[in-house]
Amino acid sequence: MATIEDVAKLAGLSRATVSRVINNHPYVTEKKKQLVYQAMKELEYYPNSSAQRLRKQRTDAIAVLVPSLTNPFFPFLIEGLEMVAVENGLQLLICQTHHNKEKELSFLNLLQTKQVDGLIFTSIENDWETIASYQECGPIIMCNEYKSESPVPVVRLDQVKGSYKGARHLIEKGHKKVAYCGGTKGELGADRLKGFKTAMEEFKLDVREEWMFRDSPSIECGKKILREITSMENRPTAVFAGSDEIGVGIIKEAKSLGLRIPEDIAVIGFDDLPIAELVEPPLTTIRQPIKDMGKKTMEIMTSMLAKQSTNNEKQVYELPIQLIIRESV
Amino acid sequence: MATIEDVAKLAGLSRATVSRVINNHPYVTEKKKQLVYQAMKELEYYPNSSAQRLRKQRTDAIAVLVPSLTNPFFPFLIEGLEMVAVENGLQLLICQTHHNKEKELSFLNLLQTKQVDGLIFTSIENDWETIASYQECGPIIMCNEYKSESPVPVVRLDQVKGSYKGARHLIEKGHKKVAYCGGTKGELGADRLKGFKTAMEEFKLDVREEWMFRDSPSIECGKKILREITSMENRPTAVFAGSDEIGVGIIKEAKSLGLRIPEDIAVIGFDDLPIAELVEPPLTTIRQPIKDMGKKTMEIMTSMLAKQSTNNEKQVYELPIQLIIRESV
DNA sequence: TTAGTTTATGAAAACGTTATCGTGAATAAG
DNA sequence: CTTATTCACGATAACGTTTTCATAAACTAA
Repeated sequence: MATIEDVAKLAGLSRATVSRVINNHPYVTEKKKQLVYQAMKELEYYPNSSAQRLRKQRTDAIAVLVPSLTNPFFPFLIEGLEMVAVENGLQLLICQTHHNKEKELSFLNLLQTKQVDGLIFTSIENDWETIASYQECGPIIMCNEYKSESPVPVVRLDQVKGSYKGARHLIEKGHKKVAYCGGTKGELGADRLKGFKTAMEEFKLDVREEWMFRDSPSIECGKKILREITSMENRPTAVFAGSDEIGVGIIKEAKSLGLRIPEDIAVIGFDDLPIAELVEPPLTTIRQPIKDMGKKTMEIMTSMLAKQSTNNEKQVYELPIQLIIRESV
Repeated sequence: MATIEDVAKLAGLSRATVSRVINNHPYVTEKKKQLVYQAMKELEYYPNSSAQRLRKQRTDAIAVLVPSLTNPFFPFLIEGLEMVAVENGLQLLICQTHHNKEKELSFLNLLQTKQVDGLIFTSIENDWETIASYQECGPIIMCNEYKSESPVPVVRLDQVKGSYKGARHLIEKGHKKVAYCGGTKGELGADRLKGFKTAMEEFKLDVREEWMFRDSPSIECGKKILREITSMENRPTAVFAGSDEIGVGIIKEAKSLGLRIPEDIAVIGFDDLPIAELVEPPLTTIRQPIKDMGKKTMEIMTSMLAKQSTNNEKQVYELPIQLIIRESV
């Protein structure tokens, strides 16, 4: 492989001049520029990234931590992140944590070893205490999931309001016995639950413990939840699902057991992924502006990188959330 | 940030010895090892990746080119790739080409600039001629999509056989008028079409040009296709869909127009993604062992990296394909 | 003219590692 | 008691860039 030295020799110039041409620095005569280009072409020269990164002390790469790519929510989020990233010449390093604390930490290590300039959490497994120290290695942003104790910029939705809207919709359709499912580990999950409870309490409705499900967001879990519900003596008439995947699983299993939706059991989802529209009946759900979250997040990242701020000033960007009424409620 | 030099000084040793400890080289006394560990801890030292990569002439990173992550096929494929990658200490660089030739080339550039040691195509936009020269920069493998003129290892399915099976299933269910949809740009698409045609010809059935659709694999396209079909005077009674997404789109739209499936129109998909099971009625489809393809591919990659072979011996690994009968045919 | 800028280049010093080589000391082999 | 071998370490030279710094030439202003 050709190096900058080879190019310099062939062009009859110094490494410095070649470097200046590569990086579009001023003060190089057109003539020599052409000489360099020609030599680069002839030798099929491409600068070695590791050397550049080492010297420049910059990688122009950002790590994006997602729990899993098979949950379609995250590919959409990445779509948004990527749009702004490419505009700014940034490379994305997509890292799947699979909800694993150790993996998450190993990805934080990318920041310490200077493999990336910044890092974005879209979900978070460890305590903030554990993560805090990594801040000095570069900008960290939270997108989607959040921790109130974290002194970093956050791009998120008002989950409380979102789930309140959803719950209220169920209630206004006449449901008094409503089950809830959704993770409650993170703060996001907790807030969703909060919004749900607020609506229920406002209408003086019971939030019964046996109607609470804290499973992970997957179709399988949705199916399981429905089976549990049908086996109950005192059954809820509606389910508030913490994700479209769960909602879809519930609908699917309900139908295979011969239940009608929404007559026998109503379901509301969360996210508004393509599958929401696909099931029969289509899932009423709470839409998150996923792509916009991604874009906004990356905009903040680029501005932080530009002003070199390993920002630990907390800023919260809240995006709007919207109820999409279809036929499952 | 602390460097290896700082660690060496604090431990009262040379950089060389510290490096030996970091890389688990033999011939370091336990005593000094401990000194080094202690110093590293005290200084919160982490080796600079760029420096390591530059010096070692190795990145332990592999680029994976996918068209898009929002097509769930690829996250599953990545799942398989990743499993084997982490076992071997390799990092995955996931690159979305969005079916764009220029982007694809820009990702190939990762190989030239030594940002990755090898590269995996799961789809391919450019001619092989254009790509060929990149081979000397490191091992290239094709997974899923393939080009017969490419002298690199290929992990794939027998697409001809797969679509033959599917088409035959439709025919055996009594369908004589069968529409086909699926991309025909790549060789994979061409082979699928070939299998389809083989079955049709075997049963002396017409492959009518107006029943051929060459759209991209998305739910929207499926919907569009169905609308076109319903507007025809001479309608097919069954559709061979080139992907589950298309199949699902067709089913969805058919139902919203009041058509019964499979009575009014039968549909068969390809891939066996989770959505296939979700629609009503569940989609009969041709299952690809996606994860296994990923695993096999990464195994080949690691072995190529191990024996330093910028392999240009063609080897074809064909994985089994299976018809999953549900209710849409 | 002369002094002061701007322009154009190269030499050499970083950036932070690891690999090679050399050199003793310790151990083993005869 | 030599003479090989193995072991344990440090100096130093890479790896391939970019960024000073120095210098000279070419303009500009007086």
